[in-house]
Amino acid sequence: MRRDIFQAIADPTRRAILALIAMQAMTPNALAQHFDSTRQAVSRHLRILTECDLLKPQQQGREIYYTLQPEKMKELDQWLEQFRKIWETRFGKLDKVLAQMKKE
Amino acid sequence: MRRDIFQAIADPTRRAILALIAMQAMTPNALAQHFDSTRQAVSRHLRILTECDLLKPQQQGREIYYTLQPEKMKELDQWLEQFRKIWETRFGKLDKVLAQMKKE
DNA sequence: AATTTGTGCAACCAATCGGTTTCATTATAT
DNA sequence: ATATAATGAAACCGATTGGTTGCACAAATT
Repeated sequence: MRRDIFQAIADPTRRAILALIAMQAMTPNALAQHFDSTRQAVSRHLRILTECDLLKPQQQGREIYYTLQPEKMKELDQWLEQFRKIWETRFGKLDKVLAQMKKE
Repeated sequence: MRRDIFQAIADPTRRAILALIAMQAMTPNALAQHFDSTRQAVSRHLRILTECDLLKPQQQGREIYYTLQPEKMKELDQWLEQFRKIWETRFGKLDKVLAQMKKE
């Protein structure tokens, strides 16, 4: 199954899950309480997020704490890079862009 | 119809379209030549990207040039902000984060 | 040992997605 | 005026999505 970050964050529930876990590692049960859907549905989202390495499960007794893998988020940031120059140029921050180009 | 940037960039073809248009405004026909699928399929992607304001069509005679709306891309960058602090902290760039927090 | 709790997985289902083919419309060229 | 070119829109289709229910299993509690 092809899983990539872009597809992973396309779903609003998954983005909410990421935001919650970003603040604190959480178990599926604890997470599910924040949403209207069933625990199983949340669990499935967790599987998808884990499959593309945005989350990492950490077993602790019979509970599983899901933690964020920030490095993976960075990939999104890197993809954005190609557009960042454009919007900074158009917003008059040309100097900033030129400084960056000099560095490279 | 629920159209948001996250859903828009979930599709790899649409990301490719964005990357191409980021470099130069293009017409549907010109774009379609870069892909295997039909012009109509590309046209549909353009509609989706336009509906969520990532692109803006500019009629010019019987051709339509699609241009990037970088401000919209910025929204993605803003969403990433909540995670940026985390990954910078974990990558040992704590000083940078603290400086940012001081500014706010 | 028996029960409860936390979890994942599979089967099913309606809705959506991305593609195709066909058709309508408007602008340019002959 | 007629033909061609550039484009969008609709109808259809198979694949995928996100949700549900039901079940299985291991860890904790009684």
